[in-house]
Amino acid sequence: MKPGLKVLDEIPKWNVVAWTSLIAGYVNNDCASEAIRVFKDMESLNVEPNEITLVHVLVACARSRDLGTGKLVHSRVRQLGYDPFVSSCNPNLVLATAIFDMYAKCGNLNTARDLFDKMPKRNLVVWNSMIASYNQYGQAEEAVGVFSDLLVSGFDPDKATFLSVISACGKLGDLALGQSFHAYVLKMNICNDVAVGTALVDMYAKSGDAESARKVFSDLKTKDTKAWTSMIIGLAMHGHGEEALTTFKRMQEDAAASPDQITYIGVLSACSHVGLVEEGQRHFTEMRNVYGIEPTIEHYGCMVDLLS
DNA sequence: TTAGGGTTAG
Repeated sequence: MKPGLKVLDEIPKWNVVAWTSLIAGYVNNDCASEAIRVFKDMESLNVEPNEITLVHVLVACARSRDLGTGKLVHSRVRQLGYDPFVSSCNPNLVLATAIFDMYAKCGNLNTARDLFDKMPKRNLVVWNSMIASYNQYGQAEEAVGVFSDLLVSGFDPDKATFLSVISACGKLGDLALGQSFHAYVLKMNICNDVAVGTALVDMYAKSGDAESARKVFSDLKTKDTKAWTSMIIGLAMHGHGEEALTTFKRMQEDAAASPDQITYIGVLSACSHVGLVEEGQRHFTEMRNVYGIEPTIEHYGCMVDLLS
């Protein structure tokens, strides 16, 4: 359905506000690629975007990880004289953040970092976005580095900050640093939060401390899909295949969480580690027939390992 | 009419 286009046919000439509202509507309804298409239509009809239009389109590019269009929009920003990164007494911070975040979300970290350093004013969300992007795109060390800069700058990290840096510790296998973050979130009293707990389980498992991973996991009052999955994968990754499978059985008995594609990567790899061919085949079938999860290339990879 | 942050796999 393209409700906007129907309206479009009926209105001979739209102004920039109308176009912008349509684009914003698509962005706010999770139709980022549709928003980008509308923006391109608008451009081809020579309606000049304003700063607000550009913000919405940049958000759309970030959400759909469309770096190519994002760069075009960025040059359009400069062309129209709106560049918030050139010295100006009153830079548009919303636009600056939208440009930065587009590069960060699309994984162009060098440009994102350059803009981050030039940002006219930084708040905690911008810091968190920089840290999260480094972590997500495999630069865990940089994520931790920006975290220390954040402390030096006098900001107070919050839950989102810790989710990223705890995850980064797991990727680095830095147990000591992970433990210090654990102490920090205990003091902040956000340890019972299921997301924080999940990040800790993952960190401890990846750092080789299975006992602490189990402890954090069992202390969690509510366990969602991601929490169960982290525990199962953490056990499977470190040679506790049997325990991973009994944990998966408990998960299936928990009405509050149901397995997803990622859970099954853990389950199937546990079966292959332990050499349980039939159980692996049974889980593969169950994944499709009971949970309606279509296998991905990773699932097939686990099955190949299992059968070879 | 204006944005933006998070954990699980690969």
